[in-house]
Amino acid sequence: MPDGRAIFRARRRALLAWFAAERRPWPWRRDRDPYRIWIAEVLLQQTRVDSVLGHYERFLARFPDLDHLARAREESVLKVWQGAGYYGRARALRSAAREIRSRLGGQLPRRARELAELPGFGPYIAAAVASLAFGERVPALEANGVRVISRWTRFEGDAGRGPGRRELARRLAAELPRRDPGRFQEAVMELGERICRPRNPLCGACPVAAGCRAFRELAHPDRLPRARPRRSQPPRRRAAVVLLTRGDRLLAQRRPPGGLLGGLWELPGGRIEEGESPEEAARRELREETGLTAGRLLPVGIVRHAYSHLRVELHLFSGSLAGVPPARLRPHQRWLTVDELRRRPIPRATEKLLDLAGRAPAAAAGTGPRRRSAAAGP
DNA sequence: AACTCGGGGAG
DNA sequence: CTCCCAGAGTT
Repeated sequence: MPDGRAIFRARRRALLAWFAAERRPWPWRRDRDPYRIWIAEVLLQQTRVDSVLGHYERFLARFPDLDHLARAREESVLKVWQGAGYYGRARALRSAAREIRSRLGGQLPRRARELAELPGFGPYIAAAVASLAFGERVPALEANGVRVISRWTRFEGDAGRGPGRRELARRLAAELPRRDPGRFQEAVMELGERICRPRNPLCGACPVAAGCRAFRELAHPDRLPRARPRRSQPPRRRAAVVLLTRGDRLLAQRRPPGGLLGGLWELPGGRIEEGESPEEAARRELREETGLTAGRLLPVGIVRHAYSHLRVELHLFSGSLAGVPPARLRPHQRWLTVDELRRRPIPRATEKLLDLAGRAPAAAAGTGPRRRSAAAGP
């Protein structure tokens, strides 16, 4: 049974009045610059606002407009993206910027349908840019909207998958006002973030409670939307990593583009096989990945790092090259100083490994903080 | 339709 | 610990 027209007006009025008073001044709300909104939407993908703010300011400072982004090297985009995760987004962002500059005269398309043709623009971001920046009346459905609309309209289906998702998009579209639909959608998102939260929603403080079917009709409004099925247990992987030094440099390699942490730099290493010690794995991985052999390997420590779907335990060893230096490295490998490596895009786990090595200068000679006596000795 | 793809913060 | 986040691309 669809809601009547009056309920739409009531929700709209209550929500927009609340938003007018409570709207937070995020930097991407300073104006309606489509570029700034676009960058924010991409950074906010699967990421909370608080985590994005720093990355956003850094990105805008380095790439203030589309032209700067389109002219940048991929590696410098990745470097600015470092720590934000989902690094494929950074490559898609740059690709889209180049396409907009070369094919579209440097202006973002104004319609969601056209935006959706560009790399990195899925249904949500295309609709979000079209509606927030250009005022198109098209539903931009993301996690907050799924939750808010599920509760307002008491949607009991599977909100995560195709048919349920499409139904929610239709219901969101029905809520959109003719006047400034983008503002309304921002209000839905902010309500979902601050009031209509996944757990412990603040229904007592919700401006739309009177128009919310879950609140009026259910003992537990927070049971909607229906929880998706449990994800499988994350495997715990162990890996060995080698800090191989040669003079004041260490061996680093760039990961292949496209996959996990694509295009980022890291230390050589890999999985510890069944029945293998971490040190044996370190030696084997070093040989397989580089063709090089280390002398004695000293254990430096263990770094733990959690990804969304797996946790890893990284055993770090340090050692130096045995025998004569190789004539040449493989194309994706370099001898770099610690500072040089830190200037390239590296994953958080590699940052942790370098920090660990820096705190253990005895076991990792040449990688610790420079000591005055050694650096400026007689 | 199911998988992959990071990192961080709340509870 | 678990859950979840202004999702998109690939298979």
